[in-house]
Amino acid sequence: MGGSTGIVWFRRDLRLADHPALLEATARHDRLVALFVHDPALANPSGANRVAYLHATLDALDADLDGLLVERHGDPASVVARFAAEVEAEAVHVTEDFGPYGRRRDGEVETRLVGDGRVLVRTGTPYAVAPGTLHTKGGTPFKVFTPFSRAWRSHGWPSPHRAPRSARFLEGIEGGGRPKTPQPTARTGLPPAGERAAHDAADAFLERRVDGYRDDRDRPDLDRTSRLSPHLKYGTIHPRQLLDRLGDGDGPSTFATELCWRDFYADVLFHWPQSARRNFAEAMDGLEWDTGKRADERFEAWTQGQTGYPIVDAGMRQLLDEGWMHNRVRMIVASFLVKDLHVDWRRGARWFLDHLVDGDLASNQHGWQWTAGTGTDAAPFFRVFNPISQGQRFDPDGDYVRRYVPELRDLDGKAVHEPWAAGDDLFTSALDYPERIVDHAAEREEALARYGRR
DNA sequence: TTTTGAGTTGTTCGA
DNA sequence: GTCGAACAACTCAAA
Repeated sequence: MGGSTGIVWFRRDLRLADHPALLEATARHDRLVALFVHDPALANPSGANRVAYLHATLDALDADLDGLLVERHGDPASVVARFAAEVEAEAVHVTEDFGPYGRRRDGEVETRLVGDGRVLVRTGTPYAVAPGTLHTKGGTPFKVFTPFSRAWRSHGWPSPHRAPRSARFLEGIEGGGRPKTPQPTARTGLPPAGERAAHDAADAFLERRVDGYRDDRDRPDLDRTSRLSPHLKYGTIHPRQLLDRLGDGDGPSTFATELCWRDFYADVLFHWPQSARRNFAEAMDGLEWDTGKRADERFEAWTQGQTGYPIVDAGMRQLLDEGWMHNRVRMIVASFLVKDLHVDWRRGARWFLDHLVDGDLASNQHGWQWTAGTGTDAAPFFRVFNPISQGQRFDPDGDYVRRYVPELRDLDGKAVHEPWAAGDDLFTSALDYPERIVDHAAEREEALARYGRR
């Protein structure tokens, strides 16, 4: 068999359109092999929603490849090298991974490949602007979002590339390496997966919701967010495919800013990989967190949506039900865990990663650090979310709370945000609803005192 | 080098 | 009901 064979190793780029690494591989080789490696190091068993969603996405990619996606299981350093030898590939093509684990893993894979006389070719990035690209005028990485966003917008990004027309994938290679699909904890099922679903979601958002996005995105009772986060997580759509279609106006501009936040946090994590686990602001290392039995019980109540604060419980139950939570509510529940329950942000961040289908290390950890005041934001420490006023402001009719907290279904309108203020005889179902586990006003003062002391 | 303006997403209080 | 000020001090980015 003449000509050369190249492997396209898919990771967080599970699409065929606008895929620079696939285009590069197509241009360089006569035959391609599409590979996905299930890495045991990434298969956190409690991340069942994410893994199940990944498997659904792989099913869609495999269908788009006419069943020619090859799945293997094991440590990528040995699996990829062995596979390359098996199919006698010249090169392995990937989209560059900028995460702390991915960089280390790819370095090891590259070492093995090079030892065998092959190459690892990195083309493209999951971001509009690759991490490590933008710098201040002083040549240092950005630590503040707004200047980063100015540089990001003026840097720009390439137009989307077309899908390759001539890619030929090899048939008859043994696959079957997929581990058992875990049972999702999400009772309502997972969002639609795959490249076509991504474009359907993008169409629906860009045609109907983006113009009102600036004002409506904070309303968890309405379905007005993009719903694109799981697709961006797995690369079934690339951000430049979205940016390319954005028109003018406040809504599109606000959405572009959200995509910029994604790039910013990836850039921060690229330059400070330890910030996934440690406070970005070391000055906050002295902050006191609650531990022990009482903190464990409160954390448990938070995870199960049993805190007695309706907007918090609705959000946490939405996470359990759907593997997804509206972003406004993510901030509210995060603030509650950190500022009202005084539990370390890392425990909350871990719970989110274990349950979100869109759980992304950079955005998740830095979003939590923003809430905790330990991150890149200037974080005035008196910024403590009030779960009642946030609920009244962003869920003004109470529809969001009633959707996820059925015990409160008999309370009308925004009264649902303060069930303790309703008369006992006005409803009976709410008797099943828990008492508030803490007093917000008191815990707010406690949080302020701790931030003042650290 | 020094200076200056600015920093996603809030709450509370008092007028 | 609405509205503006106060809530600290610090670090970053650029001039």
